[in-house]
Amino acid sequence: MTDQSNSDATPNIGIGRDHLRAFIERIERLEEEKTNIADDIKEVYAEAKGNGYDIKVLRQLVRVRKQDTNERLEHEAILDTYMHALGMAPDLEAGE
Amino acid sequence: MTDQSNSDATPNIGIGRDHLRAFIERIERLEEEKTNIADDIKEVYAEAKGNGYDIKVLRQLVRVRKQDTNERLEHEAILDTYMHALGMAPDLEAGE
Amino acid sequence: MTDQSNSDATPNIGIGRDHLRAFIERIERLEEEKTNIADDIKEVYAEAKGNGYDIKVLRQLVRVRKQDTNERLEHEAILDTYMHALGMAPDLEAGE
Amino acid sequence: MTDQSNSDATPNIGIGRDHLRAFIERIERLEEEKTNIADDIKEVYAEAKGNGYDIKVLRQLVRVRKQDTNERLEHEAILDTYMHALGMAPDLEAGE
DNA sequence: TCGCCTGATAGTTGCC
DNA sequence: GGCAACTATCAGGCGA
Repeated sequence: MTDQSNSDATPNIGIGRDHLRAFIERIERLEEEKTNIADDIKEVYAEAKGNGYDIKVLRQLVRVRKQDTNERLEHEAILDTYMHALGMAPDLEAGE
Repeated sequence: MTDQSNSDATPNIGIGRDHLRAFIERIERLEEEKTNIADDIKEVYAEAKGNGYDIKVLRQLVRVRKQDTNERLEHEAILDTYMHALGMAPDLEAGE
Repeated sequence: MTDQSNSDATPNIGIGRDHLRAFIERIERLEEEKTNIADDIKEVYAEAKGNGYDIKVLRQLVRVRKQDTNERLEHEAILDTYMHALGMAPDLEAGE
Repeated sequence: MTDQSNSDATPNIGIGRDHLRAFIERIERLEEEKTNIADDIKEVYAEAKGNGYDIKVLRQLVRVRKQDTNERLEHEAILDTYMHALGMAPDLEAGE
């Protein structure tokens, strides 16, 4: 099935209709999930607001915490790099 | 310190520490989920690319399909608005 | 041609004060124009309202007309992309 | 002026087709102008970037300056209000 | 008038 | 490294 003898450039014309469709539907499915979660987040913010919290401040808190996390990871990555460069095992387990 | 006698306006100082923290963690949990799904989407695109599809084309297809949906919704909204403007019940049921 | 001899790193300190100022003032001038036009638009809506038109409907009309235009452009873009994907010259001239 | 005797609710059905069209076209014309100016602004930013300025910083400068202006106007407005409340002529003369 | 909700804008990320 | 698409944030308009 789907023996696409594409000897030349043109990729997947006609043959792969269902194939293509499958990819698109997978993507659409995932995007819908993503949208749902985004809605959930909005709901949480709304609920927090209903409890007297300032949404703008909350957003900032979340942002800052994420930033901190990223920086921490960044630092660890740098450390890893150095240790690699020095020929030491980077973390506990052997990488690569 | 931080004797939480909030008999008056200032909302949620001290008391709501854990309360606040709970909200933030719920949000962070959801955002992580969202990120994971975004990554999944990227993987699907990558897989499609590996099967010879042009990512740009794929994105456009997905975008257009979504746009069509939105347009349909928009048209329904317009109909609603017109019926409002004409003083008819818009969406409850077909009156008249 | 940036003939400012910045022998070291720090770009445009001191020298470009007026230079910078000129850019900012150009931007501010344009932004003011933009604001004025936005106000004009509001006036037109207000006038239309005074003539018995429903502002919401008007906005929707304008929005839909713009969307139609965008969609047409998008379709052209898709066509271009497909032709690219098929290895044909997309926009050099109208073939067929 | 406005000789359309709309004794009942339905506003301007049929009569005002060209009338309506005129409003819409005025709006569209203005919106196009606005878009053009927005593009001009982008160009200025691009040019500034080409001269070695950091766009993000520029934006901040513009924003802060606008903020300052707004605050100044705000303060003047407050002053006006006070003078009104005190029964003094508030804005006849520009002075300070 | 207040709160929601949509549209505009700034920032980020990914592709070329 | 520049450019374009996408996302998140913010502000103004609308309705209750």
